[in-house]
Amino acid sequence: MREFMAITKALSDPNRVRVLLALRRGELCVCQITELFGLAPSTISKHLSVLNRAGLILSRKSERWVYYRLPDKSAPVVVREAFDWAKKSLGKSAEAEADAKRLDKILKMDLKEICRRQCR
Amino acid sequence: MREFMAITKALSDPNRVRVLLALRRGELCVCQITELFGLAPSTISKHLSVLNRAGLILSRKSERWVYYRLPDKSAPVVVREAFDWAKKSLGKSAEAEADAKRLDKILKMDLKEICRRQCR
DNA sequence: TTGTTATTTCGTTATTTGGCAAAATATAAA
DNA sequence: TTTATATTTTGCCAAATAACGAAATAACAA
Repeated sequence: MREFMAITKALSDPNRVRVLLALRRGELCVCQITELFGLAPSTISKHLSVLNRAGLILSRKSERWVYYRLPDKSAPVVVREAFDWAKKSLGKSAEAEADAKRLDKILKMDLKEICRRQCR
Repeated sequence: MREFMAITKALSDPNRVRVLLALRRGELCVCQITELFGLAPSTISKHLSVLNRAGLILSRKSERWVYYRLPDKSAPVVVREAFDWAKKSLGKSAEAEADAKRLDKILKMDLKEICRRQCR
């Protein structure tokens, strides 16, 4: 019950759901996600920690960036099925499509360039 | 997106999830659900309206009682899959089993008897 | 070392939410 | 009709939450 509730609470915020859908494209660092959503880095960090505690995303530290990604097939069934549900329900939603377009542009930008803009 | 978020928000409270699991047994009236959870009738009513607005439960009025039930196969896919996920994840959880036991007893009681106890 | 930069944590504020009791509504019984 | 009863709505309070900016932390660069 506890694990399930951690997942439903994580999914109960639209920005967190958008993060999950964006990560289908592949891992992203915090500043890329921050750029995508236009929220404060601290706000994004908090959302990521909620998703992480629920087991919905994993993190990896490389150089001075932290990358978040979706878990693989070895994730618990309850997590995998939450994804299947969310992807099937929202994969082609207007919000997901719009985010995907903006993400396209972000992925073409230089990582350092993105971060510099935020850390002024 | 709006429909999906209404569902995840509805599922983000453990008492509302417990209501859904309890309704697998069949339709229940508000006072039976109130008895099962030991919360104020107004609180239960609020939870039921959240679930109802999300499309996760349906209601029927008969005599002076309002009965709530799970939707049938004709429900939207997003709703049906939310159920499949929740049932598979929690159907045999300790909480669901405990509720089921208490529900057994409640179903053997007289409906009027249950309501009278609450409306004193 | 010292400074730079990416991320997280902390403190604050505004909003939302879950709970209750009391009032309002709706239906059945007398 | 009047009274009783089942449910919902309203008003209130306390706790949780989403957002921000500032401070702290961690890692690299000079």
